[in-house]
Amino acid sequence: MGTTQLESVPEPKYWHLKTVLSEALDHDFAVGEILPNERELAARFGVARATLRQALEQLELEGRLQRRRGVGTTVAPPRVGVAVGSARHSWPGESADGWEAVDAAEALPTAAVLKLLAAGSGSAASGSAASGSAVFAADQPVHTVRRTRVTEGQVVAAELLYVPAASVPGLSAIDAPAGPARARAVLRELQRLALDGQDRSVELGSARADDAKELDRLPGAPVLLVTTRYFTAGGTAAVSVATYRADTCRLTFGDEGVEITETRVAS
Amino acid sequence: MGTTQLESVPEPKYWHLKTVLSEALDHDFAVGEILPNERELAARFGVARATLRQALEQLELEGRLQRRRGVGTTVAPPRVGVAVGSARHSWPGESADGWEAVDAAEALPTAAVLKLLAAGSGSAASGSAASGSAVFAADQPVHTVRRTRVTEGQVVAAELLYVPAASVPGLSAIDAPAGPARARAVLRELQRLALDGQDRSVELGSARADDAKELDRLPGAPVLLVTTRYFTAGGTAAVSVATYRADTCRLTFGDEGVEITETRVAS
DNA sequence: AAGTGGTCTAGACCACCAA
DNA sequence: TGGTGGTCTAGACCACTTA
Repeated sequence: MGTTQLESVPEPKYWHLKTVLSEALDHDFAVGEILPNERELAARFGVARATLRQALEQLELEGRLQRRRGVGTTVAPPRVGVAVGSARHSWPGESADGWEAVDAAEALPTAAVLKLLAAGSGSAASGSAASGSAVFAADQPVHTVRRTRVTEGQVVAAELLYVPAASVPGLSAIDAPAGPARARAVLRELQRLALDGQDRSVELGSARADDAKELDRLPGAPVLLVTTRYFTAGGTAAVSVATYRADTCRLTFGDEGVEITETRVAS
Repeated sequence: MGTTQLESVPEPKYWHLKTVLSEALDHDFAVGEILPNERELAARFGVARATLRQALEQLELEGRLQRRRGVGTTVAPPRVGVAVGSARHSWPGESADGWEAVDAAEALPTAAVLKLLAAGSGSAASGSAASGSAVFAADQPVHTVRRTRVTEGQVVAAELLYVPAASVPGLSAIDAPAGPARARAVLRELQRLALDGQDRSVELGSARADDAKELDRLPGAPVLLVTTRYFTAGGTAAVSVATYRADTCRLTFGDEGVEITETRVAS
């Protein structure tokens, strides 16, 4: 290396490392190829392992690498595009779009879920008696449905759907035992209602322990949280929080059928 | 604390630490309040500073904390919801939605940008001669427009818009000097075209050095990359890549006027 | 059992900000 | 100038996978 220039604004080592590795990935490695292990890479670049790991972490965050404990670090395939906004206004489970019902249960809502349910729909007349007041109280049970989404043979998302018992009259009659069948039964009841509108938001989060397990990631792994609220004339009928693997997924919001095919390229 | 139970599956210290801190933030701190510095917190919890930092990093990723070098760590306000999908099918700059034109320039497209431009629209007849072939070549210049988006007094996003010279005939006639005026002129020319459709995707990334500077973050900070392609009858007329601060933003895709107001709650 | 990535430590120095 | 977070080191041990 020598001294090309004494950088006036010294770039952090891990940042420079990341750049070097990134270019090496473009030119000298194929998808799926295994990289040398961390100790050797660190030695090769003359840095401490922690510093090398800082660079690898960034590359993993960007979806360039995949690291698995006990196995090694491999070059990741390009992110898969998963359609999130294409089907306009439909209840969960209405179309066969890769989601699989896993289980259903009943529980009291957490404060966070209550908040989501309480906020009114913009299409409903605001200020009316329907919004706000204790339609969904903390002591009213909420049905929860777990689903997972599989794309190209890989679990890319885990979802938790919250349906207040008050939203759907027929819900209390469901007597299926816990399991996929019960989950599907809850969805069927929900689909009886007339859907008035929906509402989505995307933000960065870290995987809770249970979601991490479904996604085959470590707890705390970066995820994209997609929160959807389903509105009926009566207000917010259901809320779902879908946890997408941020390392492997690109969420697409194309209008019917349009799809971005690939992003990453060499050089 | 004592020994509640010798956990059979020992939770990592930083994970437990994160949980403890998270609850403390809910109960004992107000938004904007300054936390004790890292060395003191580490000592207080009896861990090394690096471990404490691992917990803080996660909390910052989740938008709970804000850390500034030379200043300290403060409790972050709830994420702001920024509308990304509400205005359906409109050119950039058509509505006053918080975006400010900053600058415009001309350059040769990178391979990644070319790839985005080359992929055809799904609404256009596929297989026609228009798609594919060298309409956008690597040696054809591309106009770039820089914009920033300000919400509640804070820069939340930096955007780079790519417009191939071939897309917009009137573009070469623009003679405004570099600066906001030139950027607005390019947008005006673009808006003359008939917009046929658009296409969005969201993924996790890390801030490039220039974007980081606009967003007042360090290079490598986690960001949400929103890629939009604008289609005309002729194919992809423009592509924009918007870089949103992942720590402070929640992207909303509500249908006209609907808006999630708040997410985080205490307890 | 050997090898991998994940966690953790106890230091050190540096870049940045405010008083 | 003092205090903050950001970077970096050279070790150690642990959890997990594969053979």
